[in-house]
Order: sequence, then structure tokens, then C-alpha cells
Amino acid sequence: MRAEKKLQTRQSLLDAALALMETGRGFSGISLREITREVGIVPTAFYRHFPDMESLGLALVEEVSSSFREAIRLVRSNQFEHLGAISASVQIFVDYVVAHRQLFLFLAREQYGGASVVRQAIEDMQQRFITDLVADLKLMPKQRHLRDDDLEILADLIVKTVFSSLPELINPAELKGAPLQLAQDRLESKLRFIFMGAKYWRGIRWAASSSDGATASE
Amino acid sequence: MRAEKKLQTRQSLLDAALALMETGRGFSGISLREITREVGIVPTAFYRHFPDMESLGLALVEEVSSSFREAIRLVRSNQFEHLGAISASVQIFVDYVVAHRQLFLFLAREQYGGASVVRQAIEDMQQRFITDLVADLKLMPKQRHLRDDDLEILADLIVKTVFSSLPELINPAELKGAPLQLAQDRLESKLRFIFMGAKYWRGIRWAASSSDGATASE
DNA sequence: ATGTTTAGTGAACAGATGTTGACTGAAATG
DNA sequence: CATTTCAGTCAACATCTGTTCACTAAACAT
Repeated sequence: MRAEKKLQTRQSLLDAALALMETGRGFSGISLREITREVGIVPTAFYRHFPDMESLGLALVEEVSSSFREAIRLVRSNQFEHLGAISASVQIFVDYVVAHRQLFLFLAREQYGGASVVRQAIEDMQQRFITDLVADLKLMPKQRHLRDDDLEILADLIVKTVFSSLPELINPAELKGAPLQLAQDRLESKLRFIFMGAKYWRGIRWAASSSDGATASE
Repeated sequence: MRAEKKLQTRQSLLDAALALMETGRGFSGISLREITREVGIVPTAFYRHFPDMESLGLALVEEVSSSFREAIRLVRSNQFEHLGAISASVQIFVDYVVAHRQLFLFLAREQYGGASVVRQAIEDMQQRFITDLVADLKLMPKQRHLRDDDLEILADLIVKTVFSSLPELINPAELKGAPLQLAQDRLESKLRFIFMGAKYWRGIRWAASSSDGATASE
């Protein structure tokens, strides 16, 4: 009961940090004292759980990382059943995101704006997702015509598109009736664009990388 | 010579804010006093130019906005010449971004992470770009098979893809020889995926928006 | 030449922040 | 039961912050 209570307040600290981010500020704009105030403990008790704010941020990254993995797991388990794979996948994913709003709000806010260590951790997480997605895509017969490096870029595009859609999936700053469904449809369409592009991708190498003008059209 | 000098130090304040962001912190992590210290004036002189930090941030958004417009103008003036439109456009754009690194660093950092007012201003700017791009795409004969709302989503996808590529185009945190050229190639390939998807886009309406399972395949 | 405007100065304030060290009291251990 | 462990308390600190007010002096207008 000693360590159990400790983990409990530790979680309270993490939750308080997430809750305070709903005021509109970034993670770096939240103070140690604010968090402890929210939890109801004295500022110095913070150090019983984290050496500093930075490592609390890293703990949040880990939390959102495993949460994201869970969402992916849910999507994947249904992906091979339905025919409308994209639609079903997006539906599952969006449901999961709104059910864990605060966590993904943190992710959306800090993916580029956070302190360098937290940002780096998020980038690493993103890269792992991309790598995993590449492995998944390799198993799909529809993507067999794509080269490995093209697959990597495709996966990167998909992941970044999903990440960049997080703000509109989360923000309560909408007045009309069904802005969530609209954002969800938009994400679905975007992925449809991308996968359509992948389907008709021609492995044409457009010569060297740099500035020779004569490339394949389009 | 009185107002000229004033504009000069005002610009110094803006530049100092950008310069301080290269320390890794977000805009909200920079203090008023730090900026004045960097410029070499006393803290209270700040108020001769901005009522508070927030409006300095908004001034930065305006600056990056007009800078971005200039980049787009450059891209557009060459777009109708070459055949390798994507490659040339990306080349021009990337050149412009690295030439104005600090401004676009600010944009990349604050697009989601910034204080609510600044973030909102950036979102508005993004939306104007999307609207403009829709108008542009409408003029291109290759995109005539796309419905208006599909064009909107396509433009959204393109703009967000470019925005999400900004960090890798800017960050000096690379050790190898040519990471910039690599990032540039990646952006080019992503846009190629997207435009390929647009080319083969079929205007099929997949029924209503919400949760009916029977959708078009893929 | 005289008076006004104003960018920048300088001192000082109230408040918030991170971090310190010594403490308390209850749970865990033996 | 005696002892150790340790999550949380309490008071205090040095530091940094944004903002105030009265001021100086140089550029401007008259």
C-alpha cells in the first residue's frame, strides 16, 4: 500500500499536467508549483516522483506512446476484416483519440513546439511508428510494387498526416453541431488521396536528386 | 530620423525574439526581459513598441506570413514554365525557407504549440493559403475532374504536408553531409504521391458520412 | 530660439518560480 | 515492539519575471 499510493500520486501529477494544458498553454508554460497545487501537495513533494519537469514530460511521452500503440493495435485487429479498410480504421482511431483527448492534445501541442528533449522523444516515437507501418505495408499485396524507400516515404506521409490532423480532432474550439465528424471525414479523404497515389505509383526513378530540370512529368 | 530609428529597434526586438528561439525553447518560453537584454535596451523600453509579448508574437506571424506569400509568389512564377513542376517548385521553396531559416523555425514551432492567440493567427494564415491554393488548382486543367470539396481537402493535405516538412528542412540537428537534400527529396516524393492520387481520384461518393460499413473498397 | 513629443533610462515594486534542508508521521521491515 | 524507510510538510532562499512611475535628452514642430 506504500508504493501503490505513490504510483497513484505520480499519476495524479501526470494528469494534472495534462489538465493544465487545456488552458491553452504549452507544456513548457506550466510550472512545477502549478502542478503540485492542482494535485494538492506541497511543491517539494514533486521531487519524490520526478527529478525535474523535463522527466515528467518524458513520462508523458511514454504514456502517449503506449496509448498510441494501443490505438494502432485496435485499428490493425479490425483492418483485415472489413472491406472499407480506411473508413473503418479512421473510425476506430478517431474514437480512441477522443476517448484519450488530453493525452493526444499533449502530443499535438508538443510534437514540434516542445522543449528539445521532449520533442526529440516524440520524434523518436514517430519514427518507430513509421518503421512499424513500413513493415505492415510490406505485408499488403497491394503495395508490392513499391520500392522500400518509397514505402518509407509513404509511411512517413501517412503518419505525419495523421499527426497533423490531431488538432482538429481534439480542439473543442468549434461551435457547429458536428465538427468532429467533419474532421474525421477530412482525414479519411486525405488518406484516400494518399493510398490512391500509392496504387498508381510508378517506380520511375527521376534521375539524380538535385537540380536537373528534365524529370518525369507531373 | 525619429520614426526610422524606432522601426529599426522594433525590428531588432523581432529579430532578437527569433534568435532566442534557436536555443530550443518555444516562443512562450522567452521573456520580455531576455529580448530587451539581447537588443541592448532597458526592459521598460519594450512598451514603446509593443503593448505586450502577445502582440510581438502576432507581429512575427505577420512577418512570416508575408514571407511565406513571397515564397509562394516565387514558386508560382516559375511553375508554369518547367515540365518538372513539382521538382522545380520544391527546389525554389526549400531555397527560400533555408534563406529565412529563423522565421520558418518560428512558424514550425508555434503552428501547434504556441499560445492560443498566436496559434489562431497561424491557423488563419494556413487557411488563407489553402483557399489560395484551391483557386490555383482550379485553374489547372489536370485537376478539373475534382469536385470543389475534394479540391479543398487536397489543398489542405498539400499545405499541411509542406508545413509538417518544415522542421526537417530547418533543423541543424543533423550530422551527415547532405540531410537537407534528403529532406527536400522526401518532400518532393510526398507531393508526388499526393498529386498522383489526385490524378486518379474518382469522384465516387461513398454514401453518407458516418458509420455505414459498406463503402467503396480500398 | 522655444516648446513639445517621445525613445530610452533607472529605480523600485509585488509576485511567482525552482530548489535547499531539516522535519514528521505512518507504513514497512525485522 | 523497536527500527528503518520515505511520501509529504514547512519555512526560507535567491532569482527572475512583468509592470509602475518619474526622469532625461535628443529629434521634432512652431
